Amino acid sequence: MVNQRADARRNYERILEVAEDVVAEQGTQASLREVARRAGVGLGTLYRHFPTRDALLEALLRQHFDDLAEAARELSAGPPVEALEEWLRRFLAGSTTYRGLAQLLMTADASSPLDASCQAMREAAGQLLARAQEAGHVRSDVDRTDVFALVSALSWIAEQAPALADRTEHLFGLVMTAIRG
Amino acid sequence: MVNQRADARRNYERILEVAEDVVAEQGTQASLREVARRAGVGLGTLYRHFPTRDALLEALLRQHFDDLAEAARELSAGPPVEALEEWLRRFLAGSTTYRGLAQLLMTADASSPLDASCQAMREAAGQLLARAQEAGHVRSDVDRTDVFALVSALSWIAEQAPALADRTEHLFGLVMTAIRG
DNA sequence: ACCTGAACACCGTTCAAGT
DNA sequence: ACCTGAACACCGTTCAAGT
Repeated sequence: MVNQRADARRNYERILEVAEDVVAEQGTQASLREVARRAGVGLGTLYRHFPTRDALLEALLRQHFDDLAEAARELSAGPPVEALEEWLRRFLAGSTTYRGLAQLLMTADASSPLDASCQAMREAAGQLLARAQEAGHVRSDVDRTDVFALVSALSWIAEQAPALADRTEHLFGLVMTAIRG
Repeated sequence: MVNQRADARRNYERILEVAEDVVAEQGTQASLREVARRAGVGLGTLYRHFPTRDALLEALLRQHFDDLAEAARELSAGPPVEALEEWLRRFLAGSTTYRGLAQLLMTADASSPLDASCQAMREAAGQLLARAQEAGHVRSDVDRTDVFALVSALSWIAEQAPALADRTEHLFGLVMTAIRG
């Protein structure tokens, strides 16, 4: 990692930059061939640096997950339910920015670098949920997985049709109501 | 339609039969090439009978949608909220049987034969919702689109991970709570 | 060490050629 | 009238050959 050739490092950075753009345009299912093409790099070079799509996305989203984990810790100073709601709102915003991300996170198992990369975030969010539950403001029969699933589902809905994207805030309110009991 | 050649009619039926199997195995995104292959028919023949994937799926699901529409009419004789809940449960069951169907219905616009094919069903379900609202048992600020979106989202969740599929019933309960207010 | 791109095995879709 | 399958334009992934 430290003593790699200068051209290798340049290629790595270049691929990430281009991937950022392409994912912003086409979502997380964007063509890796196109990423290599736009980066002016051979297809094999892309695979050498990022053996799987998830590895590339993990490098792309690492900072995003860390930011969300940090946000959860900061919010934990405030009122329990409001903190949870605000955090979920930010998580949702991120999921809709990176089209298809909700699905990836939902299907990511231990073999995916994405899974490892967002564990700290999941943990921190879990604390927010637990605190809201202890305060008696959130049903005790919902767990972390339920909450992530529901909010991810909202992101999925918004991705399906622009008409539904307009109602995301409304649907988010319904889900919060459901969680509160 | 009536006076088509016997071989054409046989091919049409054969493709539908095979598609049923392949969709059951691989979901609505199954390879059309494989359908043609298994049906022992040229790829062009498949496209001649079903110009788009949606056209094939529409032929496959027409009966299913009609059944759901009929079920809605029958249930409308019973108690409003229970009727709505029971119907949504059946809709959800269908969406999880045909993997990927929830997404197709969500994205289907007027150009898709799937859209036309399930309009009667949507209409009948809308009546159930309206009745439950008139009875004051469902929030007045949710509409048909919201309800379909939320229940389709549950189907999406179940498709993502087997672990989550087990919790579908629980999540369905949460959504019903949200809708009741 | 690292990069390249051809090669392979798949898609969906179209259409000229056959019967 | 209908059927066939090659052709085209795409994928993801691997790997021999180059520097």
